[in-house]
Amino acid sequence: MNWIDHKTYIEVFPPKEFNFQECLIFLGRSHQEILHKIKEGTLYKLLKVEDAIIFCKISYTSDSIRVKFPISKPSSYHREKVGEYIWEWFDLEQDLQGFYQMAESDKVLNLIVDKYYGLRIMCIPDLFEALVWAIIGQQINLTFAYTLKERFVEEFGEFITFQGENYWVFPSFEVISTLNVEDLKKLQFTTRKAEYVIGIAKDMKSRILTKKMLLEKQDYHEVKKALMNIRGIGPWTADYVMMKSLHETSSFPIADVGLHNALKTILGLKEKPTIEEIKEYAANWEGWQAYATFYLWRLLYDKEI
DNA sequence: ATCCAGGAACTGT
DNA sequence: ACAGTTCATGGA
Repeated sequence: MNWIDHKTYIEVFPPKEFNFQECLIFLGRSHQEILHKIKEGTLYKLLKVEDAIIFCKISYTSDSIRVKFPISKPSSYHREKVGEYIWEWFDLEQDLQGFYQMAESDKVLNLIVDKYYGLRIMCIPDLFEALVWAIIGQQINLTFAYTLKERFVEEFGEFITFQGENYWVFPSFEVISTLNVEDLKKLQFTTRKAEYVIGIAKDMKSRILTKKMLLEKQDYHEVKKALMNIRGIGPWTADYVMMKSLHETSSFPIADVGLHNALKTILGLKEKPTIEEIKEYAANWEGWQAYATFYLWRLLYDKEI
């Protein structure tokens, strides 16, 4: 992490290939998002670091991301943790030169990489949040997925109020592990999804599943296998979580409907491409499938904004 | 009303 | 290993 601690605020320095505004467009894709707010180019988010609740005001100035703390000043230890969160959230560890080099000569990606230059995968550093969000999103439209997430967070998460508005942190697996299926069905989770979410919360509480243990595995297939071993996690969810929480640039949620629609749009196809056709388009994406997917997703938000 | 949504588990072969 | 079925409900 490249950062400076100024005590009253922190400054995080992204690599050269970075465009804060592009990232904000992705973060602002849904008005139903409950885990952050964007106002006049500034991002507001509530973080929980161990037992400390930290409210952050995040903005970009010339060449750095500045994080201020409008409510209370965190300790030195907590400021560093906030910096690490920002570093992960914006996926700042990646060197994108390889991706852009590959994309330049790629039939599909060359159509969009210049347009979205500096966009990074907006990650979900909290593994539990990434897993739950993926499971919520399985087989339902995004609008309803956000509605379910909103109910879930407002029912089981913590919040603070700042200038008349509430800011939430995602519920912890400790809390969710104590629930029963009915508690989630009330929020209109299906029985299956309720079982999956609670099961994962229990696995994480008992440390059968940790982010650390997944990150320690070196091989992509080994991580994917470990994830798919968990009930509720199939190929799509495994790749989605590897992309959004584990910074695995080779992950490729190839069955993703959003990806299919994006390809259909950008290539002017009559029908959504088949998996086999996508594999052909992706022949040169090796090592960067996650970024290719994310850039194609970004295409879908141009219309709405 | 009809189709499908950022799938996965389960069942039968 | 693979195909078909079930789950289950809101949004466009």
